[in-house]
Amino acid sequence: MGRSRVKLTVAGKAGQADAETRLTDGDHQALRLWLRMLACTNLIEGVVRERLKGEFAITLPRFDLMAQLQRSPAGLSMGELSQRLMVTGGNVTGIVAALEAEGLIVREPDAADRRVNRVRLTAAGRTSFERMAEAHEDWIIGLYAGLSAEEQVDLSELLGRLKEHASNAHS
Amino acid sequence: MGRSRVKLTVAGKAGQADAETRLTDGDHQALRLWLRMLACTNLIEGVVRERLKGEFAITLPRFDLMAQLQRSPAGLSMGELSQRLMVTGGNVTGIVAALEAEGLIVREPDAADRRVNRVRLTAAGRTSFERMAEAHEDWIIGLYAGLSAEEQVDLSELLGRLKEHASNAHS
DNA sequence: GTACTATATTTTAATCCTAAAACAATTTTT
DNA sequence: AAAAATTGTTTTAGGATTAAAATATAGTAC
Repeated sequence: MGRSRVKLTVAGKAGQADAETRLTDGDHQALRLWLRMLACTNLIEGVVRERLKGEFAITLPRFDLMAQLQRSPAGLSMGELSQRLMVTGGNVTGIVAALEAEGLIVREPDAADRRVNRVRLTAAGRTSFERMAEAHEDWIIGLYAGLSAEEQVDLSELLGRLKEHASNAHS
Repeated sequence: MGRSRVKLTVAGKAGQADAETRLTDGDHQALRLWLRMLACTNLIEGVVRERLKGEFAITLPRFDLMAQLQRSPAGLSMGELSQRLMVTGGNVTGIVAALEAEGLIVREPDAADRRVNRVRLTAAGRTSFERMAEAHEDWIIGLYAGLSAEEQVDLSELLGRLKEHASNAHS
């Protein structure tokens, strides 16, 4: 019964077993599948984090925040960022402060509503993000290249149904 | 190019779009697939965290650590825990301290090697973990119940190939 | 047996994250 | 217009995480 669920730190550390490797015979199929799915996701996410850090000296949360700003050139309020990134406002405050300190974004008070802080990419931030986003997409394409286009469609459909059911089962 | 990758906080917050919802037409198939996979994993993990907290007042990392101890009744050293959970030693130190303060585990110096701290579940910890593990398995089974047994096998095989390729592509 | 090296653990500084409280400004109610 | 409710943001307290430095013990070389 007590199956563990385990998180990959930095993906692919040599010789380390991942969550899935550590299973017992009696485990239910769904539990095994869940651990495999978790191992996959953590592997890929770990690679992305590692490369973002190694090649661009940026963290994934900061990259994600910049991605939201890039597609909203007019800027976003703190609250809009919080919604789109699906994190709390306090979290956004911290990440925005860090990116602002690096000169990649600016935060300026909204003229119409003085409660609002409006955030947008600087020119430097936009340039920097474009390079990173291109590399990021290439990494993902490479990591998924083990599956054919058809297999990727199949996987996507299975995940779509899983997501559908799980989010209903949730509420 | 600049697609964001976004993290679900607590899964299923009403009316919030997940990572996948926020895509543009030009996005490459692999990137879409990756965001869908991430959304799925974060959804399920969020549900598990939420229920562990709500029903058992425990966090996922603490649950995972207890799971490792349960399958090693003789106890594990801090280093062994670090390897099996695939987290750093410093991280283990913190989680062990918290669980020890709750009386769920004990930490005692190893007789043979005084550098080593050996950790094991207390009787209370074992009892508590068994109840949680059973509920946890039921949750996972329920969350995956939207897929038939055959579909679960298909999904598992696709993920297996993905993992294989991605971990090779990594190194 | 002293000095070097290796191993196990903890500590420290930084980032990320949440929930809840505090604060500030706007909008609505009366 | 004053009071109340709502909204946007920051602050606070707590937890998880890493990398790197510090500690402590063990083992090895000489």
